[in-house]
Amino acid sequence: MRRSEIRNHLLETALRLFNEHGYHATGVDLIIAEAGVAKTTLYRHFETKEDLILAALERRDEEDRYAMRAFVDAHATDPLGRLLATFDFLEAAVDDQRFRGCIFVSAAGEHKETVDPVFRAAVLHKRLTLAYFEELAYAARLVEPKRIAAEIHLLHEGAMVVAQMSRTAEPVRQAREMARKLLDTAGQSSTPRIPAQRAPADRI
Amino acid sequence: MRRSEIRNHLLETALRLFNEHGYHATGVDLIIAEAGVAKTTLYRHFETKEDLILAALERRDEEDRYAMRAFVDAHATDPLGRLLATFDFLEAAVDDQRFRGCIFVSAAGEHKETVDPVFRAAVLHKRLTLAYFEELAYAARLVEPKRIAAEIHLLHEGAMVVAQMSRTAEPVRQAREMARKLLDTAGQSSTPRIPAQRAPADRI
DNA sequence: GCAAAACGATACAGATCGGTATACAAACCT
DNA sequence: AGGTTTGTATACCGATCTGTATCGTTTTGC
Repeated sequence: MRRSEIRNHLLETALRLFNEHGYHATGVDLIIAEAGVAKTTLYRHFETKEDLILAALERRDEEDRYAMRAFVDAHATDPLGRLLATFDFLEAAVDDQRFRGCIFVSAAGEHKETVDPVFRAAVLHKRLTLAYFEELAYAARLVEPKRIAAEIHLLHEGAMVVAQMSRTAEPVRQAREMARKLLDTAGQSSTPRIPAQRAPADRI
Repeated sequence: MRRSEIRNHLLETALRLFNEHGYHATGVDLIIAEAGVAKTTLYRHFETKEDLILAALERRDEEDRYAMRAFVDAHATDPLGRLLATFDFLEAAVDDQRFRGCIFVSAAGEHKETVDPVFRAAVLHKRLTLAYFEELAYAARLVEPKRIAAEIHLLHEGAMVVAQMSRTAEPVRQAREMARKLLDTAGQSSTPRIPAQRAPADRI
């Protein structure tokens, strides 16, 4: 295994174990055993366990938001449909048998001090996710994009927590339906209408 | 301190520390130090730390649901207003400076196995809370009480998680507004109309 | 091809974990 | 009043925690 591969492998192993057992309950001895790596090696790549946690969360944050973007782009073209497609992405994640709740919410739950770097990393992920929803809401020309995005975000979080307990994807489908109704009654700025422009735009 | 007082004191101390630092991060040595009690005493009241956690969650579950009922009864008379008042109760809880997220969600986040007694205790609390929402939805004669109750529940969970990260009560107010709109468009069975009966009922 | 860096294996440090043992004082019940 | 229970205090158990030190081997970069 090359050096860069080891780092990747350690991050992936740690993320899997953090997701399975939580952060405090996952010792570095377990991580190195599962990764098949010496303890010295782990501590050459990461100064402390907290650094490993932070790097793992950062990695997961990027992966997760990139994957959501890719999924949404592949499953919907119009901005409103894209906002709804985020729930389909979430449903797929929840349907995965490895789903055990949002690792960022769990991280914040185990590191509750607002100055704790782990807590801050979790908050950052949520802020960036919210920013993506705002981006979609702006693109949909909603009259209150920030408010709608915050509502979508709240529905995502609620669906994830309820799904964490029920271990079914039903809450996600319900949240999607709530979002659909919400978007139905949300006002759209009428300047250049999307449907009126779609035909020529599709040809470009 | 009498025997029953010690048990209460231990449960309250443990709940405070679990809320502040989480479950794994709170050792029994810290609990007994903060409670001002010998270790032998703790283990005479609770067989294991897990038993203490379970007893603490059970205690908090009952307190919490009782307090919500009392608050709701005191702040609203009509069933629809009661469903909304649950958010006012939540807002007060979140506004408390000690709020660090839902302790049941954190408990489930640290004990992820569905067979883990702690996980099951967390799930039970959520199920009982949902049952209360259903009770209110039935009383409001909504045409789909279970669906509405589940939606209210999802909004509660979402608001709590977002508030856990933002450390403000704004998400709760937003969730309340979402619930208000949701109830506005929700159908009510028209048999004995509440407004038609309210005047005489108020005099009794 | 050779020095430097990174690796694995192991042993260990010092602290903390949940839980027990022991001995003795205080409070309770009949 | 006296025996049982429940409390405090303290020392201890073995296991586990994060992190380091040592040392020989393998890989890497120039």
